[in-house]
This record gives sequence, structure tokens and C-alpha cells, in this order.
Amino acid sequence: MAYETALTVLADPTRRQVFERLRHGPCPVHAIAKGMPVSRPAVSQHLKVLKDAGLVEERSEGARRIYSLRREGLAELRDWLDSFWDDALLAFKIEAERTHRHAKGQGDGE
Amino acid sequence: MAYETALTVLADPTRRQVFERLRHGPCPVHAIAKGMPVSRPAVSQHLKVLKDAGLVEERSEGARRIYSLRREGLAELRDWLDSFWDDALLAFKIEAERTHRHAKGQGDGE
DNA sequence: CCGTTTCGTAAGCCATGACTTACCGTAAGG
DNA sequence: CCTTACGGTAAGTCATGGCTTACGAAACGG
Repeated sequence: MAYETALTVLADPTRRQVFERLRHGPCPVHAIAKGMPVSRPAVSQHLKVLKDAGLVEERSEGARRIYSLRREGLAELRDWLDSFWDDALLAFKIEAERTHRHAKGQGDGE
Repeated sequence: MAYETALTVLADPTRRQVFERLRHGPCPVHAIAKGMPVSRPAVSQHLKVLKDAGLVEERSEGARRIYSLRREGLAELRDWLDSFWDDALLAFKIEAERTHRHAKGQGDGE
């Protein structure tokens, strides 16, 4: 799953709350919904989105669906963030070069 | 700035595009807007949001405002992501304990 | 000085998506 | 069986927020 998906999905506060609720460990839907400011169907909808994004996984246990965290779903987002630090040095180098030949006239880029 | 802010702000595709545009280096507004699917005012609005979130910074240079990346703005989000890996071991340990005394009756949590 | 470039802000429109209630299956249990 | 717990899905409402056009203000250039 692309980092864009994780970003979009985790942007919603309620959905993030659902997600964080699963840090403690696997949990059935009704238990997640309890202590949450929204209705149970709303939680179900959030869980579906989280599952489609690969951020949680679901297993059936009789009548209940037990949801649990999928930390690998965060991997791509983490990598994306890391990539910014990677090219920090690169950007610095480029800017240093530019400064050297103090090109002022066409410095706007693009 | 809290990680929630970075998450919310970077969730929008267009705004993310603006943000990524600055990876190459500082850039005035009109240059960012060029080659973007939206109008210049839209870009300005995105830049304001990004600035308020501490993800970019702005410096005046004559009539133009030069925007540049602020990688520190991503730090909290990175830490938040990292924290999930931190408690992965912890959760594993807890679950292991639970399995040991095979507590079945009150396993639902909460 | 007047026109042009650069940019921010205001107002208004409209699509997206989060939430609700209502309903329908399935499993457990008397 | 019939009832109750559990949970997914549908339909409809409504607020959030991203986009546009229009305008105003500051610097630059002839």
C-alpha cells in the first residue's frame, strides 16, 4: 500500500483513535466502539477503510471479528519520511554549488 | 507542532505535491504554481496551511516570497510512527504472557 | 509615475467523506 | 426454535475544506 493511502487514512481523528485503540492488542468491534464518541457502524466503516489500507487485519472468531494492528502498513509511510532526510544532504550540496557561482539572474528554478 | 497536524496537512494530494516540489530547494510561489493542476491562489492557500503546520518556511525577497522545506516539521510524525515499533515488542510480551496462562474467559480486553 | 509582476485574502461554489438510523445476515444459547 | 449478541451494509444528511474568480497591496522597471 502506498504511503499516500496511509497518510489519507490516518488523517481522520476518529479513525486514528480506532487505530491507536489497537495498540494494546487485538480487539472485537463492540469493544472498540465502547468508549468512542461515535456509533458502532461508524467504527465498522473506519475499520473497513483501515483494513483496505493494510493498516489492520481481521480474523473471525465465532460471531465476532477480531481486529489487530498491521504495523507493516506503516512501513511505506516511514520510508517516505526517511527519504526527506536522505536528500537533505543532497539539497545542501546543490545549494552550496549554486552559491559558489552566485548565479543570481536565473535563480528562480523552473 | 503535533504529529496530528502534519498528518492532516499532508493528507491532501495537491498540498503534498506543493510540499514535494520544495524538495529540490527553495522556490517562489509563481514557480511552484507553474506545472501544477490548480490556480496560483490555491497554491498560496496550501502554502499558508503548510507554513502554519511548520512544514515550510517563508522568506521575503523583494516582491517574492521564497518558500523552503522545514524538515523538522516532520520530526514529530516520524517519532509517532517509530513509537509503534517500540511497543511492538511490548505487545508481543503481553500476548505471550496471556497465552501462557491461557486466560480464555475475559480475553476480550476492556 | 504608471504599468507589470508577484502574491495574499475574501467570497462563494461544490464535491468529498464522516456520521446517523435502519436493516439484514450469522452465531450462540436458553 | 426463538431470542439475543455481534457486526457489516445501505441510504440519506450535513459539515468540512479545496477550488475558483475577483480584488487589493507591495516591489520593480521603463
